[in-house]
Amino acid sequence: MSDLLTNLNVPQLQAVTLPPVHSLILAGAGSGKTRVLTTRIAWLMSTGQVGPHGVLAVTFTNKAAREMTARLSALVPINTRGMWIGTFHGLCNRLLRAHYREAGLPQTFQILDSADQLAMVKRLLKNLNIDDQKYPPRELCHFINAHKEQGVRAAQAEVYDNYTQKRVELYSEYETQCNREGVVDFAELLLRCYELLQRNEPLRKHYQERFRYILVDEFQDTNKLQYAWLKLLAGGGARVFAVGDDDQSIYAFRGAEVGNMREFERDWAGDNVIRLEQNYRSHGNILAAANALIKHNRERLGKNLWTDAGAGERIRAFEAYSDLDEARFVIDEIRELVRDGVPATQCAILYRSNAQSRVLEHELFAKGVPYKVYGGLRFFERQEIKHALAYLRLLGNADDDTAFLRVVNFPTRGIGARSLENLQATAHQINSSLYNAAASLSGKAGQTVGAFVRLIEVLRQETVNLPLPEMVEHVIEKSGLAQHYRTEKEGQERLENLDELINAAATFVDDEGTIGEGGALASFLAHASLEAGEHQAGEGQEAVQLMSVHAAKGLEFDVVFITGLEQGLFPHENSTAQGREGLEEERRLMYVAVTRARKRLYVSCAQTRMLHGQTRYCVPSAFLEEIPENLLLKLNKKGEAAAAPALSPSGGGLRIGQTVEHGRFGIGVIVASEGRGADARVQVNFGGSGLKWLALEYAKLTPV
DNA sequence: TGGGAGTGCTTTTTT
DNA sequence: AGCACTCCCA
Repeated sequence: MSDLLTNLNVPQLQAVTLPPVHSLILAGAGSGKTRVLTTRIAWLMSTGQVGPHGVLAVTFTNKAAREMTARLSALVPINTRGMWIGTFHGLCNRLLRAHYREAGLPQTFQILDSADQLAMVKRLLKNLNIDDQKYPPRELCHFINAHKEQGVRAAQAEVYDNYTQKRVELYSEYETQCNREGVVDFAELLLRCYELLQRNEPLRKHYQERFRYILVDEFQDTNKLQYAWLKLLAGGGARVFAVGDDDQSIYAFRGAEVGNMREFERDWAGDNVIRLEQNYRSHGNILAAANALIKHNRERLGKNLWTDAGAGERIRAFEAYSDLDEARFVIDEIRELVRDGVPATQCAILYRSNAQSRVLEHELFAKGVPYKVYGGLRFFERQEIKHALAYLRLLGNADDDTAFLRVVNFPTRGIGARSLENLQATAHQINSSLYNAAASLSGKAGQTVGAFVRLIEVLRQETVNLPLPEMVEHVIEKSGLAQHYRTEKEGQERLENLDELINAAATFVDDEGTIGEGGALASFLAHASLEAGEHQAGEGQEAVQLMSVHAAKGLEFDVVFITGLEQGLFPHENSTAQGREGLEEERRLMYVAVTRARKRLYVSCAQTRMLHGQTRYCVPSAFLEEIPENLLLKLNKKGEAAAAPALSPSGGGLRIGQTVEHGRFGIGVIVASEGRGADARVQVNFGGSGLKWLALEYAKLTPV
């Protein structure tokens, strides 16, 4: 037990061994957050303060949950399998499966992923004859999710105009349809679970008494509903240990409320706030840059990272002529680093938006440098996998209309839009699922759809006693999916993925051992929805890592390149349009990016960049100026330190930053430009006269 | 049924 | 530019 605590620094030790109180751990980047969290659990258990049974540990991603479980098993000799360690969604799913009846759900309820949800909303709009231009499905999904994440049902939704009135009605229709089909979306998992606990006193008491210690990871990312859920569970005297970093809150755009941290501090943690400020990851200059940047944010709980690792190198800054030029610079540097012995996997290229990866990929490919892009299509989101899962879903729950529509005519069985319209009309009339309505259909449609229903029935009979992997295999084969992809030109990879699905089922059965409520199939399908699977592509061992800054959170690399540091891109214009809060979130994003680097950090920008098919002229990001000059090493074209501190000049006579005079507006500075030739326009800041866009062909601008 | 042309969108993303 | 989606025709 004592060696659990060795090698912890003072604040870490304090946090791990806190008495039974609510506490907030402000854990800076690279300060040993996960270590503290897992050691806390291990310490509580090994000192006999709680059994594995009494701990609830919540994370946001499956990866984080897995890591926590793995590290915990390494610390204490217990079986972590039965412990309640998981994601918010995973734990809610577990609870709802255990109490499906009380929650008003069928035993085999299925989980809609975002794509399923969108399909469902589109179908709903179609059935109700609603103009999807006026009510864009995506926007409606967001509307519904945002309400659920605030804990607001359609019945309680605030209506302030006709448009919202309609949207609330659609929200209500959507709820009805989900209930009819026996499916829940991601937000519903949480809300349904919350309502269940709130409504059902014996159940609530049971869990409140059971969980004595509740630990939350990445607390800054919790939304209102998640916070309410935590408070509800902790209402019976459990102690909450919340770990987070307000400076790394980068998910406000999807409902995360940093304010939860302050509220938690005020209402629960009180004086029990511990700051972990010693950073074990980055060299001094990198940390100094991060600290200097984040100081510009007003809304902070306050924290200053330090390290005893030494200053290290300065931050390399490079201003390229174009995005292509920037890509070349980055890739040349990487090639040199790799030549000098830096593992390619330790080099990461980060960008604000995924579209930026293309130029970089192009250049990497051209130079023959292996690379891996994160953020692509995930395994369980592939069409062939979703098709196979849809068949399986129908075996488990025939009322699942989303699954029904996905495969009723795939592979094609001559069931066209006409037949399906009839079917949907019939289903609507008799208020039943599409599957059940098929029997009431007459004519040709009745025959073809009837044949599909019989296919499902036969599949169900044939597989009812098969173990899960064989069931999956049987369905892939007998549904006609396998045959379809065998004849398709580029179906080979899809076939391999389908084989992989059979393997995934086998692994799932092995790992899971005892299968929860609802049987192996339902559990496997839930698993498929909740854990979309790691991006499969390119398991290259020696590959350069490419990802968005968001995707990089929680990771670290020896060498990091932050690219595209230009006004409008990073900080992104859509965010800065949202005022100070938007800009502050962008700055936190930059902070996350900077703190990913261990030894060397590059920051770069380009003067021109292709965006949406046209060249944009760019101004260097304000964030570059927020890094103290003395921490920067400005590079010239060859990647060596430039003689003069100035960034490289652009080609033409007029350039960004140039002071000009205009006959009417007077003296101004060029801040942006776009288009070329006769279309070329520049944006000039005339101070008191404001910002103006001027066409170069007409406006007389004289350099001053 | 399926392919080709036309249209519109485009920040970040986990579950 | 590039992609997803819709629509229309063979």
